Amino acid sequence: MIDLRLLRSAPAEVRAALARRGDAGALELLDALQQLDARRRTLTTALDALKAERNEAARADAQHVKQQGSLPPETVAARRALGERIAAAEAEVREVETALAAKALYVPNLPAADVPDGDAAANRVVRSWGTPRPSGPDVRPHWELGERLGMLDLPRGAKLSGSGFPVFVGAGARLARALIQFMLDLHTREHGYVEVEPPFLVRREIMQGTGQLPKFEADAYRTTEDDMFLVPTAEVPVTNLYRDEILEGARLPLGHTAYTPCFRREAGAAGKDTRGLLRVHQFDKVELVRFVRPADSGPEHERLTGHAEAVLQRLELPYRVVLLAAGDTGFAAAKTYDLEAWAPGVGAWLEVSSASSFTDFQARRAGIRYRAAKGEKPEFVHTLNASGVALPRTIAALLENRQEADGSVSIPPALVPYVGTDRITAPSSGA
RNA sequence: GGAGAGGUGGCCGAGUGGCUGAAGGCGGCGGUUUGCUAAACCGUUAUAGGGUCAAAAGCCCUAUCGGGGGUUCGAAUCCCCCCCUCUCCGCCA
Repeated sequence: MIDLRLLRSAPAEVRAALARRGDAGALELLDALQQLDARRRTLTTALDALKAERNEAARADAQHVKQQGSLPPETVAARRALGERIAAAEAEVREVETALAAKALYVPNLPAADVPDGDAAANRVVRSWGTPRPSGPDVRPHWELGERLGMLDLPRGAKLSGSGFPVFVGAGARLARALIQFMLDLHTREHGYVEVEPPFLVRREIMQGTGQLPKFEADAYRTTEDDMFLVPTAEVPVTNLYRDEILEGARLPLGHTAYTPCFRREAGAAGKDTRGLLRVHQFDKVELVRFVRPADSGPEHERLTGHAEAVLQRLELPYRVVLLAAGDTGFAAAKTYDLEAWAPGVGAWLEVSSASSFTDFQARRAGIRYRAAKGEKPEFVHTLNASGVALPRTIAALLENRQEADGSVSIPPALVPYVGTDRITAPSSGA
């Protein structure tokens, strides 16, 4: 959520930063916000003066009642008139505040200074790891490999729930479970994260806290009876864990990792890059979330990105790190690195992780603060998160990178203890 | 799902509709005393919005007793709706 005080004190800077997103609507919102904010302050000052008058009168009246037993009718009439003025002023203030709050929720975060200008074409590869395996006619896409090895059953998933709901079978299900376990172990044992298993359905205000709502409601699955949302990512429940709390400074930086299934309607994305496991409505993901002091969020973002990269390195998957341009950075983020694993079967870099710094944007919406030391004023924390990492595309990349001429797929050494085998071969008889 | 009880500051806990941001205690912080510790005593102890100010500090106003609405000259206290916790019943992995 935008800091209205910042908008008040440095409107030109805010405007310039938002302009870098190339979102004309956001700039119009700022105009409206500035007007509403000014109006709110004028009205509030007047209302507070009326209330002060009422409080003072109430004190005097109480004395009078104590001594005389009752108030003269003309005093009651005067007080009632004052009450009516207050009620009218309150209604006006409420109206302005409601409008202000509603609009403020639609203003995206300001891009960080070191984020490149432009749209997705201006995204910048900042580093690469590993040697990408060349594509070729013999290098098959993962949906073919998965089906042949009896790991993946897309038609039956479609039968159950529609396209985009894959069914993992046999070694496929085993591989998914192994990856989850492997990632959680890596992050808890080596990167210092505390594991969390959060609810998979959350309230509306929780989705608002991290920025999915109100703007992107169409992307979420919602239960009508209870107005709950299926989490699109563990970021949502985990970031909101400390909603409306004041954390002790000594606890920062604080890191949580969580496995959850993720549910995304992917409205409007039909038909594009959706084959196999490339874009699905339900998928597994291990997420990393960090709560840090504002001054540390730059280096913490680099660290966090490194934690996600470690997963790909252990899995021996060639990848590259892409710094997103301002126009391609998500609504709530100030700066984002995408981690893209190479998938030679489809001949593309697949986004398997997105590591973002949200500055105080989410903390402001969700009311997550910290106190640097006793007696200090509470301040908003900075929140960060990264996928660590998302499963389906990682599985796709693993299958495509590690396929061999005989049709089998080898398991990277780090994963062997979890999968229980170093090689997946076609089952002798199909289902 | 049904019936009942309850939600007050960091914690415990009081609060006949009026001068209650809120008694008292605990904890925390500062101080006096003390060789050190303990004890005792004194003081202090929230968050947010707004105003004043170049700014900060300070000062002033307003709001906050789970959340929202209402009644009233005046609400922590009365009424309505919602949320949460606990107990019993029902159902259930």
